Amino acid sequence: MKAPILCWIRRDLRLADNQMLSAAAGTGRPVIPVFLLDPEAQALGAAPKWRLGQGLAVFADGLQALGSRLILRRGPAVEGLRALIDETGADTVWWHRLYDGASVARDRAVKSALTEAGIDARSFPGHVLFEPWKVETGSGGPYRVYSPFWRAVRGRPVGASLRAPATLVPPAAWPGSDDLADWRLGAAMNRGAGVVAKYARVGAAAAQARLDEFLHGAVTDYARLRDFPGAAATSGLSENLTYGEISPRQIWNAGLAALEVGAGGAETFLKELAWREFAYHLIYHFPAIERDNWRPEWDAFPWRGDNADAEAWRRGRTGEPLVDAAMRELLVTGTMHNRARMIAASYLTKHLLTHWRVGLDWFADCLIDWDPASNAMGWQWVAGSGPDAAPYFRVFNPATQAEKFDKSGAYRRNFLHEGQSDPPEAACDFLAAAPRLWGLSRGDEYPARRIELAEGRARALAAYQAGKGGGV
DNA sequence: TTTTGAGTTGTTCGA
DNA sequence: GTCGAACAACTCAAA
Repeated sequence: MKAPILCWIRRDLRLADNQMLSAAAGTGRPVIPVFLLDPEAQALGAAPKWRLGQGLAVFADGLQALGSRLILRRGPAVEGLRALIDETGADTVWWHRLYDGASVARDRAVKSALTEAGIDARSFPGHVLFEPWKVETGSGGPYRVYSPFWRAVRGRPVGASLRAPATLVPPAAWPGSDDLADWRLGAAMNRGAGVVAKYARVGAAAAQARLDEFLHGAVTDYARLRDFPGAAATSGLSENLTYGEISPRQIWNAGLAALEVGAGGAETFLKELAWREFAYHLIYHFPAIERDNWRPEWDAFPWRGDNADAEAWRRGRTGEPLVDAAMRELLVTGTMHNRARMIAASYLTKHLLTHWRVGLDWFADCLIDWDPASNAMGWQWVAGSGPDAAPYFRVFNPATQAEKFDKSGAYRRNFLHEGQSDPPEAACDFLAAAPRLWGLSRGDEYPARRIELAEGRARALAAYQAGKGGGV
């Protein structure tokens, strides 16, 4: 029998439009899909890690339907892959490329170690539409501004999406595998995984259903309504994109088709997907964007580290209803509406003068759609320290934003139980989760504002003004 | 090389 | 209530 191919699964939990699996199936050789719980995966935040476990379970079922399996191993990637090579006689290890600093470093080390050992170690594209090194400005080099990036990529061909392989040839003998349940990937979800689980839609089939529903419905009004947190106007696909339960190419092609038949909002939708591309473009070319100010002149800015205000922010108890609703949405559902993210982030970094990294870390712990590229770009954009960032004087006023984008109060009521005799389900879910985390109880009064909005705004602007003398 | 136009998402104030 | 200007300059990308 021919030597098997190890398909190293990472953020690509899908069978359709999976370039690695299709290539492997095309060889006719045995295929061994393997997921490694390596230090990088161990380092995931509570919610992303829990969500990973959900995704792995569904993906393993899908593989089984093709006569295959998902092998689970624990430990550093090089060791884990070497062990499997020894056990199975595999001479080939394939994977899909990732682009954040930690992944790039790990994959380089894996590639050189395996290549040195005579293994065919090869990576495939697929997690993004456009390889970051293939998008260059006229003078060469990466884009630092979104709009020209968008103009550069919008017309580029991405190729047709691939069908799922009909079958995957199993190896003569399957290597041993851990039991997913033993990994306890949800162990850190002390806020209650059951709460978030109600809102998650896991797996490739769910992702495809989401896409179809969106393109047959909400896409029409997407450009108009996507800014309203209370409207069900977005696709919700970020959760699935994160673990590759759907590929950006599947979404792009479907979006292009919708655009062709004149679906309003399709262009705006594609532009949002291009924002994700831009984030990956940035994190590949500037990996320090995850931890350091992208504009070093911001290093002198007097941001506060973690503090009591930030803790109130995390708990959804700042006394600012729209911000608190957003933070509770995050805790309960594992996601947050895009506009709410901007408002919550602006409030933390400007009104509360707290470093964007404090917020970035909390999002990384709570978001089931957590993505290293988008999270870093988003936080630095709001804070003002990032590429193509908001100007410093752009301070979101949560009250004004509420008036504009949640006029009816539906979004706030959905997540804030206080003052409601019969709160909606999501608000009750917060009540179920918060006591476990923080000892809060139903009877606790809604907190007073930590800072008046005008005062917070003035304080932020003054800090930025003062900082300018120091280089900002 | 120099120039030019443009740059996701806001708020406030005063006319 | 509505509207335009100010908020600050600077960097980026392309001509």
